[in-house]
Amino acid sequence: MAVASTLRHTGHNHPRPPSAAVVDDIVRRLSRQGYRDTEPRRLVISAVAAQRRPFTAEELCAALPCVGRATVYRGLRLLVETNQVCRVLLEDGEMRYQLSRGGHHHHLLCGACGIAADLEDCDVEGMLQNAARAAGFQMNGHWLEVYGRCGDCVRP
Amino acid sequence: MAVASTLRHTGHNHPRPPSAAVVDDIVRRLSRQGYRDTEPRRLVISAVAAQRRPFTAEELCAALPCVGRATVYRGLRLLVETNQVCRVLLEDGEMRYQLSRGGHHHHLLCGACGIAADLEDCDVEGMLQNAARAAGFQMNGHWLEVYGRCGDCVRP
DNA sequence: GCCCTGCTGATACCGAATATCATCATTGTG
DNA sequence: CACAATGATGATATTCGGTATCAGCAGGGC
Repeated sequence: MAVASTLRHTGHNHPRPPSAAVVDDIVRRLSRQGYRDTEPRRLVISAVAAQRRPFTAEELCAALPCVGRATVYRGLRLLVETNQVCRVLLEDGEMRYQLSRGGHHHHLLCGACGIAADLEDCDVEGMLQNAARAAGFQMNGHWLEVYGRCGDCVRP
Repeated sequence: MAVASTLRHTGHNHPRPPSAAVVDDIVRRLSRQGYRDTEPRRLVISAVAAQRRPFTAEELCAALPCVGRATVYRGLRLLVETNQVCRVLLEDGEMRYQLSRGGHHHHLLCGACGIAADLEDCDVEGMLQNAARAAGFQMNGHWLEVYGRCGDCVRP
């Protein structure tokens, strides 16, 4: 009945790997796919990695005044397409982005502080497969966001 | 193992109540909340009710050339706010709308024909509650869309 | 070091959506 | 039923997020 006081078990928020390593990692993965390692692109990735909660493309632009708008948008799009950044849908329909740690997962979105924690070990997949099949529907994927309050905001 | 050939059991798509009755119903509900019964608004509602799959605001405008753009947008927004139209999130992030039949439900979205069937009897709720609680998160709501192929498109 | 080609970024452009505001229509009231 | 208050309308202007263009630049394979 007791509720854990932090979201640590999601392994996403509080302790985070050094940003430089994350950037190198992403750049390496992009290189492997034929994308060049450029200064502005590294800046975009670095800014993405520095965000502590889901962000918009505009916020990225604001954080990168010395990188062209188009480049920021292109960089972000590339990261989404290569699954290194995931889209986060807010309750009001706004679309935001967040560095992905890979693998299929969902988000626990706190409406108070705006943080997004990963929900990794949740098997909605099977349940949905069954429900869809019962409706004569062949399921290929799903989109799920969970809204509420994180532990820190529920008990301040 | 056999798959039902239609989505009839969702009770949403093929047989639909007479549009006029639906419009009256919605207008009545709006009146109860203090919103006026006007000609353009009825036209918007009627056009919404006539759509056979999730639509965009622009599509509504196109279907209503004799109603001002602003009025169409305002009307649609009002319907969303009063929960008479629900938002439908496509896999690519595009937002569409669809007449809601009330009550909490999710959508089975066919990527081939674009139709959205309602998935009503699916208890992800409880599962998510538990998963969220385990992460120290107080869940207040969720957003779920299921993507795939409807029966008609799987077996043409 | 050279050259091919992908990348950049200033700018123009586009489309979706909202703000404005004078005018109109609905509805409650007398 | 007429009136007045006020919510609704719609043409227009405007904002805003995002993309297309394209000449010049730079990464990296050779």
